[in-house]
Amino acid sequence: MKRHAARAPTSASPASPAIPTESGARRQILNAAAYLLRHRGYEAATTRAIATAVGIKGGSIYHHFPSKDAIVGEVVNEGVRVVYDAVEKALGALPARAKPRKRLEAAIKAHLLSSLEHSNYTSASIRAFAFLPDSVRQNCRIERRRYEALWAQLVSEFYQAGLIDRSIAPESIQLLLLGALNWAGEWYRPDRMDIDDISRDFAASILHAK
Amino acid sequence: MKRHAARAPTSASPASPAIPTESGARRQILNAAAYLLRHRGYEAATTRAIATAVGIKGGSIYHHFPSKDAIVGEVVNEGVRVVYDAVEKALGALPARAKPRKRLEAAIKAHLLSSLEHSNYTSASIRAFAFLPDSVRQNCRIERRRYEALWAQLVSEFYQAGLIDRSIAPESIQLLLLGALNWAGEWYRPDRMDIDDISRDFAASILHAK
DNA sequence: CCCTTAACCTAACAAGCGCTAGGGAGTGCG
DNA sequence: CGCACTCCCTAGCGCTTGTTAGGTTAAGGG
Repeated sequence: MKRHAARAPTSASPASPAIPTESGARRQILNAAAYLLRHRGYEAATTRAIATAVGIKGGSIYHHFPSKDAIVGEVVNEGVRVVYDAVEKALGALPARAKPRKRLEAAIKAHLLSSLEHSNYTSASIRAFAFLPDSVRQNCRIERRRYEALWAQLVSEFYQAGLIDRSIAPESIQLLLLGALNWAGEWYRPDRMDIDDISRDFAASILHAK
Repeated sequence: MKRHAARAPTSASPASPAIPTESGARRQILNAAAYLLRHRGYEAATTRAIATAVGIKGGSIYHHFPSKDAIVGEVVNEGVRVVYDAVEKALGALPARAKPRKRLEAAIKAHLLSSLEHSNYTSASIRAFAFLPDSVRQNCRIERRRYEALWAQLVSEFYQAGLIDRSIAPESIQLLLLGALNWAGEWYRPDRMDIDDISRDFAASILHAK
């Protein structure tokens, strides 16, 4: 029952770390927390469950983090950051003169992929957010607002392109769209659905290309 | 099985009970549980918190219910039933030849009113559902399927009326719509928004009346 | 008047929670 | 070597959870 060695065979992962002082164990703890938050919620993501998933004992968590909420806060924040980056990157990867419809489709797909397939962090911040302690929620308000602003910008493009009826408030479009996307975790089943199809349908539903 | 006023000065509640064998205390417990489930989630809705809200002590809950999950199960089931009835009633109240657009608007408004304003039961079954114990979730699957079928029926009307592009899958429309509606509890603030406006915008977004 | 019953209480149980104090093994450095 | 430091452990604190056993009160019917 040896355990030392900091068990990082993946020390060659990113040689250029965004956060250099981050040990492998820290990342593993965040990963486990994100998984539990996504699938079981805040209260079920206990410090002992997180520790067990990583292969350490409950108390050892506190060598890496000062509190449970610090872990949760970091997970939720990173979740928003990840989906922001995904959407921004997807939009940037499009040809400069891509049609608005394609841009919407790409943004939707990026959000869905991030929250359904790629990132437990993103799904955690969406699914578990509602009943998080207030302190944790406040902690990621700026990040969330930033993400909403990204979508507000996108929506305004469609209005300017005349693809949305001007009698409809832009806020409504954004609530409709982001609501549907954030709820996707409740019905999505990986083997029975195709994110490309869904993205195309969602985009086509919103944009009235006449 | 008589209801003789326990310590309930509200014994004059509804003289026409949908469930006649139901005492006032039972209903109060369900109300308190629905409120806590909606606003704080499953784990925070403790038996003691529910009891305190009703004005009794924690142990006394078990005179009325066999377990916490029995309470939660009843709340969630009733929540779905309530929103089903609300939507069905709203549709039925429309003139026989009401336009599809008006029908969608009415259904959306009924769902939003039920989940945002009228019923803690409905909002509880939407918001808290994700992380409920499996046993409780299974328990209301039929009810939920029934509600989804109601919307599937409605959506099919719009296709037949030619108001939705046939290249879009009906399932996608339903997921988009119900997702947005179910997510509404996360952004709605009673004093800053008008449900009529939102309903109109949502309906107009989906239906491409050319 | 007694007896039953509903409605509620108190007190406690085992289990689980977040968290901490204190210790021990390993590593790097002087 | 000794010292500091990292990483993890054990043991346990105080608290809360769902739940139960057993007792108390008051009302209603015979």
